[in-house]
Amino acid sequence: MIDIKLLRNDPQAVVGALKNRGADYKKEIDGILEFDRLRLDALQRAETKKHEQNKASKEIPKIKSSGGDTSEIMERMKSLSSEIKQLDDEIRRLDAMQNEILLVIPNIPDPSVPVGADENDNPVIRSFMEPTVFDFQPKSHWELGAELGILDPETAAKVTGARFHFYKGQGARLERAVINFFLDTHTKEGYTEVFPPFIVNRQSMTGTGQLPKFEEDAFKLEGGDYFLVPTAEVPITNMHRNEILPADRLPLSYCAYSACFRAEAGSAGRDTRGLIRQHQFNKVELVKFSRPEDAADQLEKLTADAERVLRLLELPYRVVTLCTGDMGFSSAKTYDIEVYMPSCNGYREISSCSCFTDFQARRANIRYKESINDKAQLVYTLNGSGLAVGRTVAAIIENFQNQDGSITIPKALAGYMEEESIDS
RNA sequence: GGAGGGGUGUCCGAGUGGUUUAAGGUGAUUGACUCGAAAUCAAUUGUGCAGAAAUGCACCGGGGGUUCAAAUCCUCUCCCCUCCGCCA
Repeated sequence: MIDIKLLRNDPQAVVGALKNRGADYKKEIDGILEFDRLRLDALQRAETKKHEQNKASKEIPKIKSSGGDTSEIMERMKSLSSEIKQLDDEIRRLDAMQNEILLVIPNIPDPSVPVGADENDNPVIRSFMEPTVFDFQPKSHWELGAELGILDPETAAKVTGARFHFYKGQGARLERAVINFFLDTHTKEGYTEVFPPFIVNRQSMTGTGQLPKFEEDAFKLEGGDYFLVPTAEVPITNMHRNEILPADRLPLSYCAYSACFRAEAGSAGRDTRGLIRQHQFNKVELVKFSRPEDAADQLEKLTADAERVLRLLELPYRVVTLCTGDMGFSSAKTYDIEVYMPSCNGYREISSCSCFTDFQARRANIRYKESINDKAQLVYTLNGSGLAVGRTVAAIIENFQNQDGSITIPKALAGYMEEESIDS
């Protein structure tokens, strides 16, 4: 959520900054400010009347105890009370209308973010290793997975539906090995491991920005206001909802494994084969709570921590800065890490590392206090995948494949897999 | 799922309709005393909104209601605890 004070002070600047995302929010922002004016006006009038009511309420028992007559003052209080009720209703209504719009306005891009329309305008800022070169015709991970009997989307289609997978045998083992390798590596870097609930309530989904705008992307459970988590970002960030964090604990760094559930509405026909786009996938997520002034450094560190596991796995990747038109709703700045995938002869997103400034913290009311006498202020939240597990497994299968159709297990996973390769 | 008991500030805890400015304690900060500390004494000590400020308003798990007036009464809801049932 954008700071209403910023909108009051300089709405033009906000409209201008959001235009770089490729959408014009002038009408919405004008609406917010109009509701804001009406609300503040009603608030002033209500508070004046409440003050009068409070004063009289203190007099009434005094008059009563000294045996005086209160019928006249009661009469006056009665009409005052109904006026206050009306104003309060008005304020509530305006507040709701203002909030409704405020919640669907995206975050303001950081000034350092390159202006652009879509993914074609994302500059590559660094890369690691060259794309894998084969002296034979490499296969896709879904071909290899089927041949080796480790990936089985057909059975998953029978049991559940499209965009689900069974991993079997060494495939299941590899998925689990990668999860453990990620968590172990991140906890060594100082992240606190958390195992979150995979179901969250509406407030949590609103706190991180998935709701109200993107409800169709989520799986909603029947018989309650519950949602399957689209990412561990949601439960982890909301751990501290409505809390004031002690400054000496900042920055807080968490890592968490979760299954992630996405409806993938609107992506019919895209990435229909393999592990790239599933309704359910595994991910290890990194989440940080930081002081505003440390957030830029923390984003670099978080991105480097996500890159570390790819380096250890010796998978070729590159890092791009998302341009204004390609950034997610809540983010102010995002680095995408893209792993090299032989099957598409190019790079695919495997991690998205973002700084959300105070956008999520304002929605979720997450603050910190520098010292006991200071005012509580909003923290900055950051998160990034560290990494998407299914895509990592796909990248390992494709990049480490051998001519005979076997897959060499990366050395970094030696402690997690007994075999050095997966053969048919 | 059934029965009962709870939710008040950092924490403990009082408060069943008005003179409550949420008592009292505890913790914290500052000052006095002290060579220093402890003890003692004193002051300060929640959050948000509006306002240039003075100040005002709101908040006792959350929503709604009754009333001139609600921490207190009604109602819905969330959470916690105890017992029973079921259960990986």
